[in-house]
Amino acid sequence: MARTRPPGMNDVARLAGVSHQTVSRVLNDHPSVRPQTRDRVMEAIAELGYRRNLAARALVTRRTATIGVITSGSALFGPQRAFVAIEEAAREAGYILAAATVKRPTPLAMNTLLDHLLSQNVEGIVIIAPQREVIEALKSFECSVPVVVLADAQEMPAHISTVSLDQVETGRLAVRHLAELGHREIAHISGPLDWTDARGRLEGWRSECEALGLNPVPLIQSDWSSERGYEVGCDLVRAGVPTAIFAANDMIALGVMRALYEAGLRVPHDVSVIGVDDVPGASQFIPPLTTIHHQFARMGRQIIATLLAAINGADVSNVVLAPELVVRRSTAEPR
Amino acid sequence: MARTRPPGMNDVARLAGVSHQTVSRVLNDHPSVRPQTRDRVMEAIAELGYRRNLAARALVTRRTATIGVITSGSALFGPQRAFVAIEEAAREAGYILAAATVKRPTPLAMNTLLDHLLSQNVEGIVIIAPQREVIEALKSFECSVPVVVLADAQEMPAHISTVSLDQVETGRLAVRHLAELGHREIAHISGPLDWTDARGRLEGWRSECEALGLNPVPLIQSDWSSERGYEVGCDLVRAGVPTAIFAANDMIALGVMRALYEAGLRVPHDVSVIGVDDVPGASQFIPPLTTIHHQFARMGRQIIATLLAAINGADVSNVVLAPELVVRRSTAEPR
DNA sequence: TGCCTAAATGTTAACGTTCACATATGGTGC
DNA sequence: GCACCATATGTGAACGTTAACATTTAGGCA
Repeated sequence: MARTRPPGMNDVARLAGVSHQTVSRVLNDHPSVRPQTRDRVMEAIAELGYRRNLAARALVTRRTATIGVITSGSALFGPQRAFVAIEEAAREAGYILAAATVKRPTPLAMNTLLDHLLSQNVEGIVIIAPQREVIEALKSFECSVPVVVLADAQEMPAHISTVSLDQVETGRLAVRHLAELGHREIAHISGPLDWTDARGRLEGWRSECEALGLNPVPLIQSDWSSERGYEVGCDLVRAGVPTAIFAANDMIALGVMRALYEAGLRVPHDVSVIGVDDVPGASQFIPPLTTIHHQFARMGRQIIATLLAAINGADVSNVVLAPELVVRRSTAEPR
Repeated sequence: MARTRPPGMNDVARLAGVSHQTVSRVLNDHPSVRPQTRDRVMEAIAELGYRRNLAARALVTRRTATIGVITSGSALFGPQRAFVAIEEAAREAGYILAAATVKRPTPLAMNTLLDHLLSQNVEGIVIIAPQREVIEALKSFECSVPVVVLADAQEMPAHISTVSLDQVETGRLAVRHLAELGHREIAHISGPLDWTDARGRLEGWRSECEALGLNPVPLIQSDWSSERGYEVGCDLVRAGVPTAIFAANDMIALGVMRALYEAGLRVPHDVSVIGVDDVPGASQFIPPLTTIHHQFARMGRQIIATLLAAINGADVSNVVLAPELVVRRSTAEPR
């Protein structure tokens, strides 16, 4: 299987009867090429099935039009949605993505990955860093290209740009919505607290409850899964349910609602439930779930915009996107 | 901001007092380098913060350790899960992914994208092609590197390798499960029929119903969304519900179940419902959804394995992965 | 005509690796 | 001491592109 060498500019040039540089000019839309010459070159390109070698190009231009993305590779809704949004935005800006996932985000693994991306001459790096561990790993890393991290600015060293969804405000929004309906006891089922998102939502819940003078309710910890949500819900049923529950994401809310349903409690008649994420299907839960929607598409565009700005020499920036309340039928006035 | 040239092998070599080739040998773990020399080189590398330039390396070796992936970029569960699985498998095999999404998979867009990936010297290409249109576009494309398509082998030209989840068997499995419970009238709510997955499931439903001699039931078409599932469910309630419903995915099933619930019909007491995908949360639907699980992780590994084999000269192959029934509580014997 | 300018094209040298080959270096056996 | 070999290192030429500069060509105007 002797793989034959693919045609290069020189082959095209020879066939078209011009110099390789003229071919280069045609490819780069240089103005001063005679239409007739251009046609001849294009013809030769088509005939040979020529394709520009981007490695060679990158070597001399130092531009790759590639952005590296590191995610923690979880199949969870948030990180995944973020990735899709970033991909889309990058493509629109003419960039290709080099994707890399890290299972366990140890500092060593992160460094290896960053190293690999840098070797690829990526022009910038996006890091989706929902866990504390990732952030820790980043602190020690010195990087020659701009980095934008999807994480709370407060968690990151000052010299790194961030774009974040306002998790604290998310918590506040949930509490405010429930409080406005008249609830005075709002329980919170948090996500795993090594996730900054979970901490932010928790923080928002706590501070807004305090600000509104609501009755304090002990925190309940969970992971992000609907299964665990169900277990927590069952515990809650046994221990006595508050009038309102703020679940850290829609999956937890889903599990909790099933636990309530099985216990004969009706949502929102007996208990109000609010989630976060607005996952596909949330509108068809029983009952349709009131939740807090995050603007992932806008976030993706913002991340890429920030990164491109940084590539062009802009300063560090920290952008925070506001969450949006989506009222459906799982929240109502307390009985 | 005069971006200074990053250090190259020559810089390292000079600092370590050796030739650039020795540096290369150290980097490539060549056996015949004196430990002492190696140390000196490593030291110089660390001091300069040197990183190998993969573009230059790719230029001469013609190897990039990169695999191109094209997805239709939908945020739907299947394609997305497939991507994550592929990424993971590729990483394990030491490959990086170059990701590209296509919104509207026209032949032109597909060709542009493939072109771009080939220019990047990817060593192979994976295409997640759930829609017919994508497949059409592929038929006309001549490609210099191996391609593996995630699609039914029957839909693809014979010279292209495929890995697929057995959608027909998925439909059969659903029908068989319901028939074994005693159902004689099994309705199917299909996905959009320009998706091959939807057609496969439909085909499995139809053929198995026929094989088992069940009463024919008219097909109901839907898209993949839970919202549309709900609408279809409402229609069904109005027109009269069968004893069992096979929804083409879990989202449709979710919407249908809500429609049934609101109409006072109980699942599975009055109607059995089965879905496909086993999405996160399906175990906590009301009631927990019986569904058909697809082995995405295994599929990802299989795709990469097939691709690597093809890169090493293996023949075209078509692998089909079997679906698995997950029985929960939304299916039962008919009343 | 002859000169000047702009447009069109060509020539040469990078870019940072690896490959193929050439050259030291040090030890072994006679 | 010398030929011989393996091990260790160095040299020069690719790879396919773009950048910088050089050259040719054509057209306008005095």
